[in-house]
Amino acid sequence: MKADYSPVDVESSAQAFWAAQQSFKAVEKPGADKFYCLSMFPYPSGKLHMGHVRNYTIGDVISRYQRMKGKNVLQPIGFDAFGLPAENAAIKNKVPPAEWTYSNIDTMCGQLKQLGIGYDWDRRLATCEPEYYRWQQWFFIELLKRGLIYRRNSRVNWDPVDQTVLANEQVIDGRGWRSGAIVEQREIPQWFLKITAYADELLAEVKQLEHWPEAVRRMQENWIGRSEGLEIDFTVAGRDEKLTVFTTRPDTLYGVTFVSVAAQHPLALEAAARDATVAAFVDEASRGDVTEAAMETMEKRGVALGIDVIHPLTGECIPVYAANFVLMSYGSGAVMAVPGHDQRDWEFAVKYGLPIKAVIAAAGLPSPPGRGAGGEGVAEPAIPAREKPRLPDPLRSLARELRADQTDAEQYLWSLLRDRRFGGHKFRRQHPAEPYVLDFYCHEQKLAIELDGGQHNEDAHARRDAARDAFLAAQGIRTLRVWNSELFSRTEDVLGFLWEALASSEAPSPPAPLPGGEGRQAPDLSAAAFTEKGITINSAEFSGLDFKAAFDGIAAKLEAQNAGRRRVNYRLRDWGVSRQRYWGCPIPIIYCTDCDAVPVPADQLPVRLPEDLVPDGRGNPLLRLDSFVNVPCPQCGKPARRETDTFDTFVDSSWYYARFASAGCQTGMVDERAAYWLPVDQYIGGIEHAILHLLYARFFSKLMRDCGLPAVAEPFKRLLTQGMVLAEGFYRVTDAGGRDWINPKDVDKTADGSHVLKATGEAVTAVGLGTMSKSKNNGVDPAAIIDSHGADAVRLFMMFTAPPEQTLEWSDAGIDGALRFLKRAWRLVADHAALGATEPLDRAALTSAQKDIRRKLHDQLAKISDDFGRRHNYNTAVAACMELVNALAKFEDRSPQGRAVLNEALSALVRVLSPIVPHAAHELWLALGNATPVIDAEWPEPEADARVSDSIAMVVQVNGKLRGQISVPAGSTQDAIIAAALADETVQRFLAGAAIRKQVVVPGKLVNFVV
RNA sequence: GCGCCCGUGGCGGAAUCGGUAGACGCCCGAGACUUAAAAUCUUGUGACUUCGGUCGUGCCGGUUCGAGUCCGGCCGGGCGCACCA
Repeated sequence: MKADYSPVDVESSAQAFWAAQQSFKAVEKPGADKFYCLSMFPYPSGKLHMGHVRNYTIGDVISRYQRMKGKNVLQPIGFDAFGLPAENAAIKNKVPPAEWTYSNIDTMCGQLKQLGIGYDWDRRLATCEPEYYRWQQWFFIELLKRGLIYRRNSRVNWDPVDQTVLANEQVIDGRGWRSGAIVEQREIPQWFLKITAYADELLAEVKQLEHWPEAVRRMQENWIGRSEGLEIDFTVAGRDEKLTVFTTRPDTLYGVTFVSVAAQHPLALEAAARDATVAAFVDEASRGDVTEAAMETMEKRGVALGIDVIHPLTGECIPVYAANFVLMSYGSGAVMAVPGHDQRDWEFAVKYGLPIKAVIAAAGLPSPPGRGAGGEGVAEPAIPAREKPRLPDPLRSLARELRADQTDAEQYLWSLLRDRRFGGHKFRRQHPAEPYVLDFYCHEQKLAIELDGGQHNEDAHARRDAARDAFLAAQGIRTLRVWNSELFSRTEDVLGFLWEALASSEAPSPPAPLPGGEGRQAPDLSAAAFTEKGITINSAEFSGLDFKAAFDGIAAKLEAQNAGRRRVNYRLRDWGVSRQRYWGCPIPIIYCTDCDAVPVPADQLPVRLPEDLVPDGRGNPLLRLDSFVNVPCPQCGKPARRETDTFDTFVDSSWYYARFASAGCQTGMVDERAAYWLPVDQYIGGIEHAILHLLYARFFSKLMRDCGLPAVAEPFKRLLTQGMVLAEGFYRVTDAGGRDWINPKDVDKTADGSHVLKATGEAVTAVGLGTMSKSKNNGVDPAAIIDSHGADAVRLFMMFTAPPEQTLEWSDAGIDGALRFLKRAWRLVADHAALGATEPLDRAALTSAQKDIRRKLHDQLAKISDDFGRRHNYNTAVAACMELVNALAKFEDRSPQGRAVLNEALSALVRVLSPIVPHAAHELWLALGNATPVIDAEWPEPEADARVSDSIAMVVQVNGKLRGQISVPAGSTQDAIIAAALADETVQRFLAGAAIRKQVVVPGKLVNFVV
């Protein structure tokens, strides 16, 4: 081997070796422990950028590690090859998208090979290949047969100048990206997949995915957004027609003062036909882009339709408004407006002078306590009124103080309990073992007091509270609930109640019914809506109920009247898969005037996409290609038209993981090999796919299972969400008003902080940090750094610079350090190998310096193995390798056993580095005298005996501040540790003249003296 | 606007279960080698300091013997919001 590290030679020879040996060809071996490692496939945008390098290096590191752990590994690669950027490139360069795409794929494959990623290249695929998409077309027809696909109208962005449908990305501030025209919304027929039919299963199973990041699971749950509510019918006044609304707050039904419908709602359209004001509003609402984000951020506006509906319980006449914030696609496109208890409705009512009614009061007792009707259903809080409020003396004065200062009940009660030692007991705010915040907790009495304002309706709170309550129950802790407001309104009752509860260790007295709604204080609605759940008031026979009782009561009554029904609603909408684009997988449908939409017969698949068209930005060129469009109807043979819409590219990427496992299968979408490889054991990809792609892929897996294909319910067992690689973005405005994105390498920063084009000095606009993407042209191409530093240094630097899940602002500062480390390690092995073979290690004959270096080695191996196997924190694994190299470089013992120890260490070092820097490790491993390649070597495991040490370093604190460090023999008793701590000079200085109130000993860590 | 995540030296980051804040690396300073430079090696490097210490993890508060870590509230940044992939 060469004495100095030369990445170019090392990398090309290792890559040649792997190619010649077919080292990464995956073969199904029944019975062998398989490991399917998949990084999200890239869009072939041209060249790799640093985000790709990060993604594919992580996948390769995991794959190579698992192989060393004895797994039969599959690591494939492919390309998500259909999509908009190819059409944009075609518009710009007048080159067919196919040609551009295939050439990009070639470039990127070359770069991936240069990086030394261990793919089974025989399984490579691209979604734009007919061999791939024919099965997608086949599957569409299967789903159509099973009733899981339907067609309906839905809205798209329409550019009236270019006469074309725009993607959301192509709409900038409500205008078309090329034409600058104000975008309109159009309704066109589109195909939909019934993902809502799987909403429950998708929701239930996402909770079970224990190896997925918590954040992703939460985002998916929120996205599916299951809510239980009521569908309520309002009769349109003077007609035999109903307006149906969905609400999750039927307890506020008596507070409805108007009803809002979407601008596209039939009632709004009907009113628009006769009223110019309404027509103008509907027209205006149909401009701008269709995204939810745009809807939510715009000014909330509306218009009265001149239509009334009848309240199903009160019989009142209620006006109907069209409002621009109501979504036609959620629920029924209509909502009952309760301005008293919904903030958006409140703002709307204030703006348009509509009445605001209070029908919910804060929970807690009315003041003064009354004896109203309808007490049932209110289970808590329940503090019995005291017959004769006879409090012990100190409590009576406390009660007076408490009532006098009605500012912050919680603060007040806390100072009461803490400082005055209420009832002689010590209170704290947390359980010592668990971090749940309890308002007040007394450990001796196992009694928790929860001070409640009646809120906590949000999911996160409710979840946390439920977990806390379960914990308290398991610990046998009594929980008393006290309403905030009661602390002031019934001070004596509350204090007496707490007093008695503390005095006895019995459960508190059974709840007494609370009085009803009459006399209850209505909330102040002058500044904002009261949105908490509370107790109903002004709601006829439903007054005085809590949320659940009011919900149940009102639901039962409406159901009896046939004016409402319980319904589970989802935020999740069915998945529209039609795209009015050329560069996508054709939807295999033929439209016949007699037979309607007819699926293309199986023997005519695939419907091939012509690959020589060049889109010009004015609609789908397929529309103008008669040879594609004009076909006979497969059923009746009459002239018919072929569907020119193509699939959403999310469809392409929803099943590619299964196709990899059945690569090249000619007889079906997947074959039995999928049953061997699936599920994917480790999936790696950007956090930006946390919701849509992952949800759609999970959905497809279930669809495939239900169609009897070899598939699994959940396709991805473990998920690693890689953080984005960010770079600054710059653009200049083109003559047409569009944006021309400039690569950061072509931009200079001027002295005043503005940015200019390097070549011309022309000013450019900076948009700040964002992910590296083709559309923003801010990708950093790794090619130059690979040339100057080598692939291994790039891989090492990528893994070292940050943990995989963290967002990373790209900078190559530090890449020199990666190369420097490789050179050091190389020299260490080269010097060692030059001295020839070593003796076997004799563990019994080692000097203490030799034992020390072995302890260091095996400690670091334990850390590195944990980082690889469990944490996926390769940055700290690399740091441990660096520390090891630093220690080995200082180890100058060249005695036979010294060299044996060094040999053991270098052998382990090369192996643990090999997943990250496979080329250098390949050659170093051979230099250490091994016959088989390092990719097939065994992962080195730490040796427990080598890690045993006879002394332990501990720190000594006084009042939590570091004051000294001691070394004690392993296995010392607490007393011996404390004695050693007290002997420390600095510690003595800080303890001088003070009595030690408490001493805390954390074994193996520290001693803390509290004075 | 809503949902999810993240804020630690000049920089990237470490501190894994509430227990020594700043591991490892970059940059920078000093020294060795060299005619010189590069490379390499050694060494220093949070701030302040009366050299005893004090302060310090976006901000404000809380819990704890002890908080970067847990809780509440702000501020800032990123991702997603259904036609970018």
